Amino acid sequence: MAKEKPDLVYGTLDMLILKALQHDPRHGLAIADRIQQMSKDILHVEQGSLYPALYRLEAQGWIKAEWGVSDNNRKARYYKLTAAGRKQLEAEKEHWLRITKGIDLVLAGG
Amino acid sequence: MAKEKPDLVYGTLDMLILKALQHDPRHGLAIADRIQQMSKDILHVEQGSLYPALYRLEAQGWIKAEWGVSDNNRKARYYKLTAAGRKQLEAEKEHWLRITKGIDLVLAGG
DNA sequence: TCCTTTACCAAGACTGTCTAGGCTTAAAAG
DNA sequence: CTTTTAAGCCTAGACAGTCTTGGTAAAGGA
Repeated sequence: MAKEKPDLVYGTLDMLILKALQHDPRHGLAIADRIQQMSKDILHVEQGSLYPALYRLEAQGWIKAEWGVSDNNRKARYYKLTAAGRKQLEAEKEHWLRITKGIDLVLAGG
Repeated sequence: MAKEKPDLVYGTLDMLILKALQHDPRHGLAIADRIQQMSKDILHVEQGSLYPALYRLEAQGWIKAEWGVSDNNRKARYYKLTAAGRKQLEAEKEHWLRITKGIDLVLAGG
């Protein structure tokens, strides 16, 4: 069997996470769920991708974490977007739109 | 200085190369030039990305190579799309459209 | 002759994702 | 009450694709 392509485009996860946190803080698994749900089940985020990404973002100062309690009464780490994170989200969106435009131009090319 | 994002989306180069070869055979550098030109200078392909990608594609049987002479009278390796390569191009396009649709849904999400 | 340009090639670093595990604790099942 | 399942976090290592940096060979012009 040929290997399946991933359910994610390499390099977009950070942007997706920032977007998922745009309005409300969420904990890790809830972020993954939200991305999956917003994408109508097209995208799927593995935990082994999610947590490293969250550390990256926190280390960059784009999100801030604090411990809380989930809806299911479990200990959970809630992340929220910082001001810098909002700027970053905009920058990543711009970059994404630009590059995908380039790719679409090639694909549309005669 | 913050590091710049690449001029390419990880994992799309194979598709772009196949697309660049859709009509005529071309040699390596000409493929890179064509991608850059088709994308109106948005995308840029480094040689260190290009050649490994060409070997991958050839090893998969999606392109076939033979030696020839370029417009500038230099020895050059010309690549052309195989039938399998055409199928692959379609598959990669489908996958790309699907995943980018997912991402766009997330980005558009309220 | 020397320099620039074209064209191909390779080694290694780097980055981000995935696989495959493991830990803790709350709730549900028995 | 004991066991099992599920929620939630976390890590190590493998892996793939791109980039950086270096190189070679040969054509053509100065």
